[in-house]
Amino acid sequence: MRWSKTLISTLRDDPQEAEITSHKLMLRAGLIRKLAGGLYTFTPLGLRVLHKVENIIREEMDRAGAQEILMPALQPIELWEKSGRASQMGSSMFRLKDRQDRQMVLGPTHEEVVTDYIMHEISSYRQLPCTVYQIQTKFRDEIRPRFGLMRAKEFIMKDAYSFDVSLDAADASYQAMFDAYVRIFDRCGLVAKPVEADTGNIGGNHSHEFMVLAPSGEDGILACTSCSYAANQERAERKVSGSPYSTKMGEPTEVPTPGARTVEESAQAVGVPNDQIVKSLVYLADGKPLMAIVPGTRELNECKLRRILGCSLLEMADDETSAKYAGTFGSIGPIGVKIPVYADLGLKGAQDVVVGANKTGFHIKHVSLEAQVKVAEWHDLVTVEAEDCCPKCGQPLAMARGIEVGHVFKLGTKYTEAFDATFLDSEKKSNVMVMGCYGIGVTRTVQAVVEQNFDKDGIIWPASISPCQVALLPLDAHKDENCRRVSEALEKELQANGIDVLVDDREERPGLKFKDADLIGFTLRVVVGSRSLEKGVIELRERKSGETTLVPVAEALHAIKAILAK
RNA sequence: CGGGGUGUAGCGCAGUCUGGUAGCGCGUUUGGUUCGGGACCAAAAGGUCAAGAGUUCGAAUCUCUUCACCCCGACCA
Repeated sequence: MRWSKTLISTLRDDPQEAEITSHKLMLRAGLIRKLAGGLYTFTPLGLRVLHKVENIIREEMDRAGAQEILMPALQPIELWEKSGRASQMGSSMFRLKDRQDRQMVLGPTHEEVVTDYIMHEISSYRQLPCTVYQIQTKFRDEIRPRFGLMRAKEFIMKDAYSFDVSLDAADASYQAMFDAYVRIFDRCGLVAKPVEADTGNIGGNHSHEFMVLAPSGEDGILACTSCSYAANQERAERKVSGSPYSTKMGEPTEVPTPGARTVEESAQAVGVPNDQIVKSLVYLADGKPLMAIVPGTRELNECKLRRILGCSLLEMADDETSAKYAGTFGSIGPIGVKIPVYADLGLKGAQDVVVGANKTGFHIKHVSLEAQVKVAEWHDLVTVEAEDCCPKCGQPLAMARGIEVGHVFKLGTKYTEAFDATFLDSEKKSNVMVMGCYGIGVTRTVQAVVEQNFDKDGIIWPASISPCQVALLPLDAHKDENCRRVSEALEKELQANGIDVLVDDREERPGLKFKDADLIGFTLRVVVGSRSLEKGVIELRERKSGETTLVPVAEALHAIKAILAK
């Protein structure tokens, strides 16, 4: 590959549109170019990286026994109505109509399509287990695309789906994918931490996300400082021991709190610290009303509540609906309400708290929850924060940010039941297949590698996915015959040995070539200059360590191979 | 969808407050001198100043509308 014949252009300045380092570097190094918000072109160099990641994924999927297929991105809406996700994912799906006026969608994921495919192919337990995968463009009408490839409207995903005869068998398929993911991210030079995760609108009851730790990550991760527990903040649980609330009691007393809407305002009006207020929230779970109460300084975690309730749609009630069940829309509280009250464990045993009086402009202080509130169920309901206690070992949890590069789910029979995807077992009985699904954001993974591997000079690619393993820089080729000859011979030698090499054959000054090579981040830079050739050597420089070695021309190939094998 | 910010040459920016017909750096083209960490000199190409409407003798600049992009939020009594 010759630089002068390849579309490569680097930028000296940070593009104004980019905020995080990896996005800036991808643009500056000329790996991607923006078409519009959330839409990017991969340049020849960027595409090489993408292909290398894809190939690693293919190798590991194949090794894990999965078979590659390719499904349509364009899909009839009927499939989505069948699974019930047409309305659930509705707003994030791109919809369009064909000339027959048929409603179509651009696939944001493929559980429906793959279930339809597999149910027609598989009818016997003898054909199971079966895992298929594809690497394909997905479309999602994101609320807010951002950070370049991190959250785009169109992106490349590897999605795999497993089908099994039973839950136990499905566990094995899940584990095989989990193990493959560990290998994939490792081979891409990424440190990706598996954490327990919420299943969102994909469904199922058990999942892990693979997180790349980075301050720019969009997800919060809670990890135990002592044991191996780690979970997405959406999912994370905490151990609660003892009540932080005073046991001193006065008589329950109504206090005027005019206009107080927030915890802070209420606490101030009553004259107590924020954490003595009990926050009361009215929700509709698939239309059924309930009240959730949590400590005033904590946030209710809707993901957790939804999981506890087992509902598909959970929404906070508007003022009018709250008033219908609590008698008022300000100052609501759990005393005497006719709807079930779900209380956070942090309130258990609370003896002296403040709640809304269900009377506009009033709160009640010195309330004993145990005595005065009929709690339907106690659960861990709040969003876990750093310093909360690990649910497994009780030690403090620490908080970090993460980029989700992969997600594995045990789906159970959510889709196979909806589609009636069955097989005959050895006793000629019909059973519903048990499913799992497994995604890797391929384009996001590329950028996550950059986010984790850079320095002040640019990107530092791991050898496994560097756009080219070697950047060969002849410094004086246009005027030094010997330099050109050595360089061309080495280029051929490398190619013959399966090492991909980019030759910077531009008539540019050395400094500029060095800067560009560092910015793009080729794993190994090989310099052929007349100065060192006079001594019969060429220079090898590792991008990551900056370590430079001079080797005789004849030994160059051997030395390059040794460095790349590291 | 709400809030904030930004739109001027391929990229990064100044000029806008105080209206007078567009500039700097990088990049590009040509010539020359250079040549181991983003060289220098000279010449040149490249812009309906996001779009539309208005005010004005005159608008990048003032007013209104629209659009695009970026950031924050979209849930807390």
